[in-house]
Amino acid sequence: MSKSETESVDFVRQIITEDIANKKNGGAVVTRFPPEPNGYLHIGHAKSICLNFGIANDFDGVCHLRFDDTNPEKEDVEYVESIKEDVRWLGFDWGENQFFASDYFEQIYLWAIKMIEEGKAYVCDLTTEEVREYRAGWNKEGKDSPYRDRSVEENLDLFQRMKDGEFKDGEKSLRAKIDMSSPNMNLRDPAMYRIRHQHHHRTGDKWCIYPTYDWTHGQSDSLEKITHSICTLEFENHRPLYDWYIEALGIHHPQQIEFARLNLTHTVMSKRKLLELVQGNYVSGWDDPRMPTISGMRRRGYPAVAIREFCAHIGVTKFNGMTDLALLELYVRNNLNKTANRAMAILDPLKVVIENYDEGKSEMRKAVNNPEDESAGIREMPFSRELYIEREDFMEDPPKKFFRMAPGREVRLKNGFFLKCNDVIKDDDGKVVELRCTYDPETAGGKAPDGRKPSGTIHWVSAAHAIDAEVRVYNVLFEKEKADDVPEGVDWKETINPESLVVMKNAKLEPSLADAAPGACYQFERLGYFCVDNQDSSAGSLVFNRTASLRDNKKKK
RNA sequence: UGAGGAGUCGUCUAACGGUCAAGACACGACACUUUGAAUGUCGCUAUGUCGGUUCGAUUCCGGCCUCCUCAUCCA
Repeated sequence: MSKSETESVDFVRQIITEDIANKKNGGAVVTRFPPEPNGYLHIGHAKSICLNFGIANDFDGVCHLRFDDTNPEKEDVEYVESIKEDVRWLGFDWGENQFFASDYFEQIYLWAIKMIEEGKAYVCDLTTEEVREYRAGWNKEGKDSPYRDRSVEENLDLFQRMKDGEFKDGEKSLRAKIDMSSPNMNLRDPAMYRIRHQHHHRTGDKWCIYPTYDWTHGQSDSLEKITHSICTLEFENHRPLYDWYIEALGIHHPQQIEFARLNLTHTVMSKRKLLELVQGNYVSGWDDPRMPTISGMRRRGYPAVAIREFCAHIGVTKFNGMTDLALLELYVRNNLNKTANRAMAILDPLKVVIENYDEGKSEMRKAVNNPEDESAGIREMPFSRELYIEREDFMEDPPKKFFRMAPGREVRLKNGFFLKCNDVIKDDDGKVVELRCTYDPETAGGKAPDGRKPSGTIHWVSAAHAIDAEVRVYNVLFEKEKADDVPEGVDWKETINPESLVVMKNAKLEPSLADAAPGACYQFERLGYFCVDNQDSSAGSLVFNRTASLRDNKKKK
């Protein structure tokens, strides 16, 4: 990957540039992407991944992948595997630098003992509720725990017994002795260890005490010789604690830098909410193409490079904003426009019979695979007496700016001939079921010898040669830009767009699509970009997902 | 009510004391077009607010306003 091509650089890179100039850390740059394996990665993580790995790349440093697995309750290997797959798919390589916070449990435990010995930590018997009370409110000073002044010997003994499993969950905790009257709540004797008789996905049953995030993260950074520990804004208030632990231990001191997390319109981004969508079956899973997850976007057909470009262009600041989904779609379309081969597909078929075309006859028409890429070559597609066109492309009583088919009108069949509609056949309910048309064999090149212009150009598929497919048309998950901005008492999930998924079961595709491979992307002409679903599609029964619609400049009537 | 952050076009960013505050997206208009796509041209109401420092402030300082985060033995 090349260096950043924009002239202006974000504030994080500015800080790092200065640090290098000042020979801080000997000029080295080591970053890390530290997900907790308790869910699937989403586009917000992609921003962090691109930032951390991107910085390592820009400054000839390295970026570690570290699993922040300090809370066995919610964590699982399933998530570890999905995270690795997603980071790799996004195009980043951590090489040998894969770590787990749980790799450091022993060292962190030893450091805890050191803290006790130096009188900087104590075992506390207060319950969660009591701790909350002792901490008091924002404008009040907290009260010292009655256990705060236990002797080093007693603390050492108690901590050992905590580790040995003598106590029940929540019965005791190890706390840092800092300042119960600090205006920063994080400094009011924060917990370092809690008792959890829980099986850990990596350390098994070795431990029944687990270090907290605050007591683990900075130390892990330090052990890995991280130079810049980049995290999101909500950890700003934790930085004093991060620094306090590192200073208390007297170890390598990485610099924590906070940036604003990504918010996208028309979707939700919190792990809790995404989990709710999955568990409540509002979506088919973490990789549902409507999900803002990396796996969902991959399944939807978003190219990894488009996501990277998006992340590179949204910038990195401390301003908490809301980025328009349209910007992500822009990069998706731009990439696909250049790379996706064109194909003809009819989502909602309407039969057309060409009365002056011989029954049983057929011919092959040439079609350009990608007008943006000559090397993509051309293909042939069959043309015959009976075709399917898009039901939307016909109107019995069209408004002025309708550039498509209507009674008495002539349109151009893309890569085919001019076609004129003479008759409309309806069923008993008055629904149009068939169009009787004639074609002009003189217009084979798409142009009429007499120079007349058709009212528009539409796509089509030969009925006899078409292959069937299911096409899943995806729309925004939430119609509102601020997805979870719901009125009092309304469940945010109630505002899910009922048309976020529209399944077209009778789609008709041109025959060349028969052997489309899972994941392959096409532009269905005039409709949008579609990819073969990577889960439910098979050779016999194809399933396509709509990745994105084409930009639509149709006048809103 | 405490602490820590943040406020620039509709949106996301740029300008780091010095020309008309720039770009992208979105939106709109026109041109072109065998995709109402793509492409091209044009347009598009912004520095939260009040003071101060300065020859000069988006930029530095102070007050105010608004928004975000924090009182988990979550991360």
